[in-house]
Amino acid sequence: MATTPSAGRKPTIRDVANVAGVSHGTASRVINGGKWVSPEARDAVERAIATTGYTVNRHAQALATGRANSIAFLLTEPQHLLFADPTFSILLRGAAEAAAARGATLVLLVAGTEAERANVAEYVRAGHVDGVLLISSHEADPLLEILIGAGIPTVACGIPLGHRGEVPHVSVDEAGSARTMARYLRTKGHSRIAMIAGPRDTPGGRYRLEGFREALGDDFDPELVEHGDYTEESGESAMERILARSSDIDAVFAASDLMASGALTALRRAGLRVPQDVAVAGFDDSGLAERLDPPLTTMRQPWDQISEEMVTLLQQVVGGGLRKSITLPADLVVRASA
Amino acid sequence: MATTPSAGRKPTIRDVANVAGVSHGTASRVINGGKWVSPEARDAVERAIATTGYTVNRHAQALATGRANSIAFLLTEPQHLLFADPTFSILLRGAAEAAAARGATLVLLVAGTEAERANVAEYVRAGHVDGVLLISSHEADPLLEILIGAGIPTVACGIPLGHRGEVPHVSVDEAGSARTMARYLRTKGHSRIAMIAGPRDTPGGRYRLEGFREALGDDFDPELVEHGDYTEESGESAMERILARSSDIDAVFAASDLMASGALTALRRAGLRVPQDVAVAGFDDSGLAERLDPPLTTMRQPWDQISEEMVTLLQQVVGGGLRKSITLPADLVVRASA
DNA sequence: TCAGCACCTGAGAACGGTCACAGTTCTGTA
DNA sequence: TACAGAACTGTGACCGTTCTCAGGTGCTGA
Repeated sequence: MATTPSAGRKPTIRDVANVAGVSHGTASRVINGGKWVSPEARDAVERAIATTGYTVNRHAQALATGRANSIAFLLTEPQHLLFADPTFSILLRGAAEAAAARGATLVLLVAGTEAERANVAEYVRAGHVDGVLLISSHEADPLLEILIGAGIPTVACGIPLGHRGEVPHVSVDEAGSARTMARYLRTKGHSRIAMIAGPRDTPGGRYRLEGFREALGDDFDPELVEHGDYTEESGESAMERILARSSDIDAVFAASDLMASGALTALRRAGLRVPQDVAVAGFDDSGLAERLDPPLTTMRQPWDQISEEMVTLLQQVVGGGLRKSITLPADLVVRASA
Repeated sequence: MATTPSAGRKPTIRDVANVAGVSHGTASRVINGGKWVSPEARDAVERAIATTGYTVNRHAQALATGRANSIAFLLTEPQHLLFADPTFSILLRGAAEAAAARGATLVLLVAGTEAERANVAEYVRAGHVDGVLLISSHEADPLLEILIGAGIPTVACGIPLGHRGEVPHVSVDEAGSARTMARYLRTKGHSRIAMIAGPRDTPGGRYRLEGFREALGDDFDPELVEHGDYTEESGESAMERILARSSDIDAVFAASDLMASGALTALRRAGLRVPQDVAVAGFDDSGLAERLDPPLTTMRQPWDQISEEMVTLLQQVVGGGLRKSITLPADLVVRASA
């Protein structure tokens, strides 16, 4: 006779099997959608699952299969960037939802300090997660070396400088997007276009500037380029340095909305009107853009798609599938600032 | 003879035991810092751990102990709030670090849509995490009912309206902080002080207004109160509504920095100077405050302490300890705006 | 001399899944 | 009629821990 599904404990697969009148092996096959199970058995097990309220124990499952069914969202940026940049929250939320939709769990790992880096390395190396979404933009991130060395399935957000070919990544078409914006500014009649670029050791800092230079061709003037670190403050001071050198600019392209916001502040202080005296364009469309005064013309990164593709790609890499990289287009969003 | 620690596989506790020349039981005792193990055995095991590079398999551990050693950071706010409000990122990061420091894993759960809510409920109920940090401010959050009903260890961020006594929480002293700010504005000579309060169904919306009213006493004028939803836009429109009714105000206290920022915009548009014509104060000190023009006088929430205490408290609840709540003080930060 | 105790140890059974394998029935074909 | 193979099912080993329990020491005190 089938034993009763036992008192207080959470129901196990054996309880389900007992209720359904089959073996736990068959129950497992039903649960995993396996072939070679009769319709009757399937029905009985499914009913038993419903009546017992069974849910799989992921730890037991992970132990048996050797797969954790969870992925890490690994942040290696210094503290102040996460605070200031809405970009990270958007990506994080998107990744959490994409992971959840695939039945995977997203764990958040922060490696700001040296000690945290060591902890994270050990955690990941121990196989507690199946793979890692690396949210790091700087070249030669020591953690990336560790991940590669340990053979951890990794997908980077943005082109990982220095490891371009080795690590699959999902990225916006940096150079192409910058060309699009530069051309747009030119068609609007601007000719003295400055650029507030990102840090030289980040893909955004490097390739957006490259695209900008290409689109401007002979009109490109290195005097009109300054680098920031994507923060508002850095955009403000970069703008000031540019204005100090050349007062004849008629447009600025910033490599992030946050830096564009800083530029707006600097221009206002200099008594210049936007867009009448100087047009301003940003990059990201992170939500800040439309709230600025004037609302910012910018390149919209396809955030949802990026996080979605990162999770998909990571699952492919984890599953041993092909290791490709994905480049997504950004859209020009025209608002009042340029 | 002890078997060799085997080829490709990751070392297990039995490998460690073999290398150390003890049983896996003894190895387990050493690892868990248990009593009743001889110094020699301890040494041998510790050396063996070092040479084999052993790390515990958390899934096996979780299966054996029935404890997941991980906690959830559960977001139930609608999408746009997470994007706009830096508060969440700060809390999240703090919680991740606090959890990591205690050897626990933080998983991010997002319950924005109805479908996600169901998934999250099932996930949590299945015992995949030991407990939940609930980041939700609105009254009668359906998820909170579920958590309480299922007996899931839960710690709320902010006073959970409607369940104040039932759910342990970590919160800033809402009313007291508001009193502090209101008194400060009065000592600066302001007498017609408006308030942009938060939503009525959030603790910040309710108790900050309460403290404000208490501090003002007979001078409190309900005409000067408007409610927003903590976003910048809502602060801007609330400010406009107040100005439309009463043009004689000389100060505004907003229940969030974001709303204060919106108020700044509305005041500027109305041709009023800050702080000369109208003083403006915020709440949170979320990083935005010091970047505003003029920099914002605000109440600083002790973010690091809040996330730290939430994790500590949750671990106590999980461990069956006492279920207290914690109220932390906020500090007045004086900048140029008031 | 030996019971009693404190200290230490190893064997082996859980924990809740998956999976390989062997066994049973059923169908179709020589 | 025999038999191959497909379709289905149950058994039991295994994943890597923890934890209980039954000892084995060596020391103390009667």
